[in-house]
Amino acid sequence: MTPTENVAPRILVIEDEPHMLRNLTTILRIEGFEPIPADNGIRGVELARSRTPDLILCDRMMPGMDGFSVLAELRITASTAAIPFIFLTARGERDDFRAGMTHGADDYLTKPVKVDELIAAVRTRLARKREAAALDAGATHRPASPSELVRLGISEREADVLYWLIEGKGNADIAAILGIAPSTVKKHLEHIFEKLGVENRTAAIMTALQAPR
Amino acid sequence: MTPTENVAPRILVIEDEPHMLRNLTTILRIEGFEPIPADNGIRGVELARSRTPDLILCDRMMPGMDGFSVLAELRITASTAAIPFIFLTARGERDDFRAGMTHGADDYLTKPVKVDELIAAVRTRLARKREAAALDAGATHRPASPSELVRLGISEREADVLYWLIEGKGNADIAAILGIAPSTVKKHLEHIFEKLGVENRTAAIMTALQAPR
DNA sequence: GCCTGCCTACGGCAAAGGTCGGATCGGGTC
DNA sequence: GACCCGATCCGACCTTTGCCGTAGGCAGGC
Repeated sequence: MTPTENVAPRILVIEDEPHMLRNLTTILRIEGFEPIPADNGIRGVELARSRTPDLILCDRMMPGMDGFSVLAELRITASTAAIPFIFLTARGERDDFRAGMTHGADDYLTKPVKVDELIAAVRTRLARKREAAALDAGATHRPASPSELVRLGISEREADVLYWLIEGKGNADIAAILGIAPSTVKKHLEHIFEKLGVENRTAAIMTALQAPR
Repeated sequence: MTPTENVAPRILVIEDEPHMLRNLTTILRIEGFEPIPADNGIRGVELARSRTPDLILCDRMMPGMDGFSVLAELRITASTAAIPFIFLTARGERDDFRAGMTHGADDYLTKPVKVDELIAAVRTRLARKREAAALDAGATHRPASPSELVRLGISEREADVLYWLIEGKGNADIAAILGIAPSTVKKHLEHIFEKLGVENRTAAIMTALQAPR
């Protein structure tokens, strides 16, 4: 239904050992995923923020920034906090495993990892995430700022108006807030309605809330 | 902020061995959780549906319905699909662990389980879940049917009106859809506004969408 | 029985919403 | 420069909404 259903899930792979990193990316690509390689923790965090992958595979022991730090770092940023995170490590002791899970990882794979184990783990976590998203079939999102609304194909000023409209303000209130005449607000709304293809303010609100983020 | 923040998280414990079940519930209660005991899989699924716990601890090997079946059963129902699910089992082999995780469990504890391990695992999964919910600070929900809106404290007919209001209809449209006079629609809206404590239709929409489900 | 809450309906009026015409400004193109 | 186009702004006008009062029918609780 959505245009995104056929795109390959993007998997960020954070692994300092070059050979291992190549292997992982190759396997993932063959299995139909789009791997994003990162050869250290810092780079991994950067890529997680800039590319917002669908899942993260991360080595636990790395020079510089280790796996725990990467995980902790990603959890504090809203945009990356919900991404499934799988540890990949040579340490297979029970205590290591528990430490990984307790830090908030979603799975813990021990090297040497079998290909089908890896793929199954990735598929399961992706499915679990999608499942949670699918539960929100009627999910909508209240924008945190006007700029978030520009993606609807409206100008910045129009986004300002739409933002306050969603906050439940009347035209007079919006005019006062933005420091313009009420008639101007109406004109902006006129354009907004046209661009969104709706007839009135209530319909405009719903299309704005339901638009893909 | 919410009134629910101080209530003890409800933990459903599914375990066939009576001694073990008592131990677990005792530990959980001491740690400030509200345990819900179930001594077999079938009963566990029932309780999961009727009590909607915040987390589920489930033994893997049980007579009758085993842990995998319980998990699979819970995943198909929308209301229980997102509940964190932790396996608790005597089988600590690597393959068993992987099987559990691949089936979609969120963690896998092996007996004998240390108390602090158990508590840490439970706390982590609860935190992870809450985190995901908190991310949706701006999350709203578009109702699938008018009856979904009755929880706002409005009558059924008022819910009908509010439903179509959210669909972006004008008063005249709503009157036509419901087969009543436009003036009646206005009267219903009047009551709705009062009950929701809002001033206009746009604000009514937002409070309806943002109300806790 | 009586009272209360809900659903229905009408008319009127002020306020807000929505549509139109018209205007300026800046950036880009020919 | 002349031109077009989009964004922004404003005022005038008609339509819709919101808010009052009023009121009959109907179900359920005291």
